[in-house]
Amino acid sequence: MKPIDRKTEIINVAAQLFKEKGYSAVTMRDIAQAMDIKAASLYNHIKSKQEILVLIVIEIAEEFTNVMNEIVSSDISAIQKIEKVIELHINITLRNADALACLNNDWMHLTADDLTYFIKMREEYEDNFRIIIQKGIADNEIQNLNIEVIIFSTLSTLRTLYLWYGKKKSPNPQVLKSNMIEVLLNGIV
Amino acid sequence: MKPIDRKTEIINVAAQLFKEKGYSAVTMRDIAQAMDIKAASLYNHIKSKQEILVLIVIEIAEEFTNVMNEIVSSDISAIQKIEKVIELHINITLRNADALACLNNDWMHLTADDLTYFIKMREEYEDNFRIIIQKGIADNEIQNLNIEVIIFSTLSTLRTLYLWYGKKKSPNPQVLKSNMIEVLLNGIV
DNA sequence: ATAACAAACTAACAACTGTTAGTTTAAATT
DNA sequence: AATTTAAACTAACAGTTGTTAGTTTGTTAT
Repeated sequence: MKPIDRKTEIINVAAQLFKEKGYSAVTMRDIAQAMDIKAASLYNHIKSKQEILVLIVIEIAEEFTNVMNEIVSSDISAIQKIEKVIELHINITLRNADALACLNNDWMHLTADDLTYFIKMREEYEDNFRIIIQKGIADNEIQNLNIEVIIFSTLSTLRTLYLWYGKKKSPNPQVLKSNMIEVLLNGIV
Repeated sequence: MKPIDRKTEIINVAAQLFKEKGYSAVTMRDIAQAMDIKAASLYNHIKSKQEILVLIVIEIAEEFTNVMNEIVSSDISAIQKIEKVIELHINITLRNADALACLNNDWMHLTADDLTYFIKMREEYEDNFRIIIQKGIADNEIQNLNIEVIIFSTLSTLRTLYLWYGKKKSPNPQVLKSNMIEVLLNGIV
């Protein structure tokens, strides 16, 4: 028995709606209706619509940042680091696809400090990934191709996993991980 | 000298704004302001906000559908077909990144028939891609991995190219094409 | 010169938006 | 039994939304 408190419930419901229609298209009345209460009642638990978005996006972003920092500074090969990154994305996708969709599609609706903070984290994340790839190329573990193409093609796949996982044809987590590592590292040929 | 008519101008401006903030967050007044006119004046050229979205999304979707149909029924190897698909995505991205962003993020705001039509085209597109991969696997051109993982990882990269192209570090089109083909087909290792 | 047209304008609308204030209800704590 | 608290409610607000109606302006075709 875990009595998730009301605030968490709101965040989960909101994340699901944001995933379907996007932050701007979802009204406080939509969120309330999905919980069978009135819009005004939401304000007993949260400060504003903005706050909901912040709570959804920033938490996930920080988790990515933290785990990536651990990976990049760990004492393993570049390939192994990339495998860890792939697993990181898959794990978060499996646990919280809605929030991930929100992070990907609605981050631009953050305001002021939150937006700045988010962008900083995202750049840091990409820089860390770049460092991993560069080291991998230097050590002859990774092909010497345009580094931005490598970063982009890998991250774009990992970042949009949420769009796709949960559909009927998607494989179980273990198959997903192993196949994804194989495809991203060794290609499809 | 090409005198693009006013309607086309509206569509282009709208697509750019939709890319930045999403369909729902962009108001008719935003679009008008970006053109230095009043919102009501837009209605001399377009029927509704919805129509703008439809014109942006459906045209691009039809182009993808048509070229994909040509590719899938052409008499070349699976690998060559995939290369053609990669080129298709890169070409459209280079020509009209804004509309592509709109197609990716705002298709769910299409209504009724347009939505149905769009979803049908998208499914058809993925089915065609699946056919190419399956034939490739049968002919031993492509690794026998989970087919959905292959489709997803390839398409997700191609579909989100618009997010990334145009940034400072991105390579020129020719390098992009060759490197993208290399990464998607043979991986990064 | 006159008529026709394209494309802008002002003014207004009804519906919807996020949010606030004040109130009620029922459960938990004293 | 009395009090506090959590969480819902009703009613309303000021601002924003897409859109319409009717009008004005400048250019093009007759």
